Amino acid sequence: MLQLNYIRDNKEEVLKRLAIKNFKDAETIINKVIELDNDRRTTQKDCDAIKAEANTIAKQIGELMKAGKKEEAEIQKAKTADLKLREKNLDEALKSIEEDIKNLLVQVPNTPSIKVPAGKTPDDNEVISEHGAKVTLAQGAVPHWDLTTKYNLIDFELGVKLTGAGFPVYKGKGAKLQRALINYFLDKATTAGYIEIQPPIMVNEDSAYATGQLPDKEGQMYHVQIDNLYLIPTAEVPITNIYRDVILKESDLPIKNCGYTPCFRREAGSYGKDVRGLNRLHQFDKIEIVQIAHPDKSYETLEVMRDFVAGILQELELPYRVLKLCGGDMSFASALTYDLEVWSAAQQRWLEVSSVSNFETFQTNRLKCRFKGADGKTQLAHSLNGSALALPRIVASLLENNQTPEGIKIPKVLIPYTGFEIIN
RNA sequence: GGAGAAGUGGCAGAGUGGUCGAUUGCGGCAGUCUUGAAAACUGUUGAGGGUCAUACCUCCGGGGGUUCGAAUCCCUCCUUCUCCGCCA
Repeated sequence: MLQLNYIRDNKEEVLKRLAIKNFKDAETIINKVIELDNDRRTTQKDCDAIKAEANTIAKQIGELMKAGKKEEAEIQKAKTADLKLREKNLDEALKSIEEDIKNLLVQVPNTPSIKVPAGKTPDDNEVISEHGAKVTLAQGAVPHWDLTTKYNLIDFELGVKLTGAGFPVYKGKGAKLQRALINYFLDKATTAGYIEIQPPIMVNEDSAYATGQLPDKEGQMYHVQIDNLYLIPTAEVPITNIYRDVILKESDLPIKNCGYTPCFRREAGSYGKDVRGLNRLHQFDKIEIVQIAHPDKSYETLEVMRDFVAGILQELELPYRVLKLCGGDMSFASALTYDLEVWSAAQQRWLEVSSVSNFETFQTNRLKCRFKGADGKTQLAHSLNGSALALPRIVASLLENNQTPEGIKIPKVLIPYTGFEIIN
């Protein structure tokens, strides 16, 4: 959520930036918000004045009662009836205005950073760099959904029986590979200074709201209605919410957390090869990295996080590229996002395996995650996060790119974790 | 799940209807003293709205109510603790 004061002071700039995100109703909404905020201020002033008067009278009554002047107290009491009524009306008006403002504000996406290129579709994303040679596969190479069956690594049909489509069952070396990747990713992150967190994988409404899943993305989460809890779509939700309603010390920054969790997404998606096999699932595993950073350092931090993820892909010997997302392809809450994509040789396409974003104060404003600066002032921190990494597409590209007539070769760096060098 | 108790500022802990946004201690910060540090002493130390700045307003787990007036009384929800039951 954007900060109201920031919108007031920088209206033109905000509109200009929102245009880069192709946000249509920007001007109407922003104008309405400012208008409502003016209303709010005058209403609150009126309300405060009445409350001040009522407070004064109440104090007087107290003193009169103490002095034993009952009759005078009664006269004062009579004065308050009217005040109370006006106070109640203004209080209600104020609440309703505040709610209107909030309802509008949650519709407005984050303003993109000046570094974000204009554009509408993924085709407009900027390719920053490309690494590693695209593998040429031997004759007879197949996509991962055939490999997982051939080597009995993942049983998609069994998942359908147990739960439904999009809930695969990993078996044998397939299961071990999952566990190896999780441990490897967590080791990389903790070595890089991230503190490991094992959070709940269900969250309450407050948490889902604070990181922006609610109110508008409600349908994308699994909702346990009887207890009003949500299955997390990413570890970002519980981990970032650790810092909800927290005032940090400047010296606490940056906070670096990582965590492995299963992630749950209801999003139905389209059918066909885009969602086949591991490309899109309802339940998958992911290691997430989160940082709470000083506003002056957050963009520097974003680059470091991006390069950290790239380093993992490098170690896994996967060909990858780094994209800077254009305004149209960025998420609602992000100010700047880098995507990392891995080349899938058998599918002949790039697969998004990580998304690293700086949210600036967009999340922390809702979270009320602040820090006390050297000047003693409390201000919002910046939040960032990235996948490091999501397993399914990494598994897909590992299987596809490393397939040989003898079997699937495990990258060197993973062998200590898997305990085997080849899947055959 | 049943019975009882409790939730106050970074922490501990007073406050049971009137001048309480809240005594006090610890911690934090600043200063005095010291070559420096410790100790001691002095001052300072919650958040939000509002204002050029003051005033002023709101917040004592969350929400609602009683009252001229609520941290204090009532209702409700949440959480924690103790005991009982069940259980990985």
